[in-house]
Amino acid sequence: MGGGKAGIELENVLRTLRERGHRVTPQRRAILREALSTRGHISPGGVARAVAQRIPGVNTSTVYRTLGLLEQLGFVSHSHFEEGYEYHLAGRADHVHLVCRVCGRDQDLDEASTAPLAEVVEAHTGFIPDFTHFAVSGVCAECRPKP
Amino acid sequence: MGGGKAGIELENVLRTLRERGHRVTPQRRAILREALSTRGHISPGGVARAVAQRIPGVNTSTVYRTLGLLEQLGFVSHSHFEEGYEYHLAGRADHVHLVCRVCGRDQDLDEASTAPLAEVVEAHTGFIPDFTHFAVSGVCAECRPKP
DNA sequence: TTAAATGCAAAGAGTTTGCACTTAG
DNA sequence: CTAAGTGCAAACTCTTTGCATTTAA
Repeated sequence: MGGGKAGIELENVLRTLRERGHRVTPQRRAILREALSTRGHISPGGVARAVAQRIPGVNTSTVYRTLGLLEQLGFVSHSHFEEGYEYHLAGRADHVHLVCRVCGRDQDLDEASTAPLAEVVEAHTGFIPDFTHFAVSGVCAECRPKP
Repeated sequence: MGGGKAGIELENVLRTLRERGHRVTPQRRAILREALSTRGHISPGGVARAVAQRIPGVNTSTVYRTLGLLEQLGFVSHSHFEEGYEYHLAGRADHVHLVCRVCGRDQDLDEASTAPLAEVVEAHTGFIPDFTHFAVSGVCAECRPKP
């Protein structure tokens, strides 16, 4: 028991860190807390800002190093957007991000719609696509010209 | 007549520039030459380096400004990759870039395969996707585990 | 002639690195 | 105790901006 419903829980991460010879510092706890609690995605700078409110003085380089470590360990991943990249929980039903180039809104494409996309690409090319690593640009239903 | 088969030709671009009150400078010619001749995609830095061999001393800021202008005018577009963005000719059958996260190879997905993808997304969400603006990450046929 | 473009130098974001000091285990 | 982690300052890459000078038209 813990609280979270699925996926990655704080306890597991801490245990894994220790098992692999890494240390659990207050800074890492704070960064972790931020990364695990973020529902969507967050940039390294965003994490740094959020953490700073909790533990003033946490250095940017520590944030970058910790996020990198968490990614290596497979707890978080990053995705690319127009203005850089952001981290999100790994696994997490891996959303495809549909970003409207007109209004900027970011909507998720559900798993049911994503699967057929991957199948088409794979069938035609043998390439197994991961549509979650880069956002998908386009025009959303509201912004598209209406008849 | 000119030489190129389709799409954007130097003469047209120069004409459009002048028509809109822009000027045709040697620097712009060189940058343009580079942009139009690139078959694939090229970063601003890459353009700067290429141009420098032809006209030494062309400033980086000029390259950025010119590429920005060409994009505004619709002659080039940019796409995002793992390590930043690159410019390519606009239109140009708009390739989808499939980038292997193992070997790094970048293969193109043909129009025939792209169309159904867009249809699925549009049918499910009303969002009209442009799969060319961001690359698609994944594992290519050669790098995927074989049975 | 004159508005547009260039070069230059400086400024900014974002990210990384080396190293001495601190600290978790 | 001691190897791992942190803070700090510097360095780097990429990109933008302000301004004086140059130049296409």
